Amino acid sequence: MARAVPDTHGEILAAAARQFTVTGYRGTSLQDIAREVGCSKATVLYHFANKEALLAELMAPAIGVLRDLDDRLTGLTGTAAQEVAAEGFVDLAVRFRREIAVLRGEFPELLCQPAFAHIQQISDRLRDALAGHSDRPGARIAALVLLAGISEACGEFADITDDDLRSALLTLVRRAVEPVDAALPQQPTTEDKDS
Amino acid sequence: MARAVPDTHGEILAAAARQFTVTGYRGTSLQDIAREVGCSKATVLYHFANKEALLAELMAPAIGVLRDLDDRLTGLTGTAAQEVAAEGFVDLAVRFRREIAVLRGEFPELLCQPAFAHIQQISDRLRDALAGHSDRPGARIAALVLLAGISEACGEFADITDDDLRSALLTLVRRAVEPVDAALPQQPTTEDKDS
DNA sequence: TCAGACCCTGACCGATCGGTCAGACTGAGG
DNA sequence: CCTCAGTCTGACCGATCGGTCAGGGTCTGA
Repeated sequence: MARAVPDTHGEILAAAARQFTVTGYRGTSLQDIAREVGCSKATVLYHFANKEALLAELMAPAIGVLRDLDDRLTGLTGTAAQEVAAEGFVDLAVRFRREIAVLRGEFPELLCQPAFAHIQQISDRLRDALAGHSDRPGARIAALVLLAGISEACGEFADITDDDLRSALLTLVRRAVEPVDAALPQQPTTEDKDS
Repeated sequence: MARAVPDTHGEILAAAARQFTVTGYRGTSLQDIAREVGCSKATVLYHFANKEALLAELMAPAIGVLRDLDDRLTGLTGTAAQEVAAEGFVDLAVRFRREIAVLRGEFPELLCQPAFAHIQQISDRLRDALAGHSDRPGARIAALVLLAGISEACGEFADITDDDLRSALLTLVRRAVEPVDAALPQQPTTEDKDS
C-alpha cells in the first residue's frame, strides 16, 4: 500500500490536544508534545509559529461555535434568552468537552492573549442571557455556577455518551436556573430583606 | 512607639494568598512573593521549607473544615446526606472563597502532592453524598456540576457578602440537586424516559 | 564581653522553559 | 545532472524557575 503522507501538522495538533487536556496548557511543554509525536521540538515550532498559535488552532472550532451562539442571543431577553443560552451552551460544552478542558483554570492568563480577545465579553453576555438579563444576585449566581460547573464537569464524564450528557445537563440547567418571570413566584426563602 | 515585631512569616503568607488568587499557584513565583513582601526569595525559603509547604500552610484551615464535613457525612444517606453536603460545602466554599480560588484548575497536579493526598477521596465522597449516593447519571452529573461550579464561581463574587452568597448558593443547590427519594416526586420535567 | 539563636541576604546551582538558526535530507521538475 | 522548495533536526540562546549555601547582622542571656 502507498505510504500515507505523514500529516505531521495534524499529529502535533492531536498530541497537543491530548496533552493539554491532561496537564493543561502551561503544564505541557513543547518538548512533551514533540516526544509524543516522535519528532523534535524544532519540528513543532516549524509547523506552528509558537505555542500560542498551536493553542489557537486547537480552539478555533469551539470559538467559532461560541461566536455563533453569541449571535443567536442578540436581541433575546427573559425566558427566551435563558432557553437559547442553556441549549446552546450545553451543546457546545458537550461537543467540545476536550477543548474546554484544556482551559482548565488557565482562563485568566489565556484570555489576555490576542487570539482569545473577545471570549471574556462573549461569556459575560452568555451568563447574562442565562440569568434572563436579571440583575438579582440569585439569578447571576445561578448562571455563573452553572456555566462554570458545566465547563469544569464536562471533561470528567468520558464514560457518558454525548446525547446522555447533553440531556442530563439540560435537565439540570432548566431545573436550576432562576426563573426570570415574576409571574410564577416561588416560596420566599428563609429571609428576603432588601436592606 | 515600639517598633512592631515584623511578622515576616505572616506577611509572606498573606502576599502568597493574594498572588496565588490572581495568577494561580504555578503562575506565581517565589520571586513574585518576595517582591511584594519586600524581602529576598531566600527569605521566603527560610520561613517555608519550599513552595509546596507555603501552599499547604495556606490551605490548612480550609482542609481542616473539609475533613470535618467529611466526618459529619459518614453514615448519612439519601436526603439527609444531600442536605448536610449542600449546607456544609456551601458554607465552606463561601468562607474559603480565596483559598479555593487558589486551586483554580491546578487541582490535578496539586493533588499529587503529599500534603493534599486525601482531598480527592474526600471530594469524591462529598459528591456522592450530594448525589444522595444515587448512581443515576443525572444525579452524579448534577452533583459534580454544582460542586465544581460553586468552587469556581465563589471567587468571582467579591462584591457579595458572605451571608447573601451563602443563602443564594444554598437555594440554588436545593433547587438543582436531583431528588433521591421517589417518595416526593415533583412535577415531571419535559421528558423522563429511563432507557 | 562573648556565644549562640534567630533572621536575612547575594550569589550561585541545575533544570527547564519557549524560541532561534544554520544546515542536512529528500523528492520533484527542468 | 542540478536546483529548489519543503521538511526536519541538533545545537544553542536568554530567561526564569525552585532551591541551596555560606556568611553577615542583630538581639539576648549568661
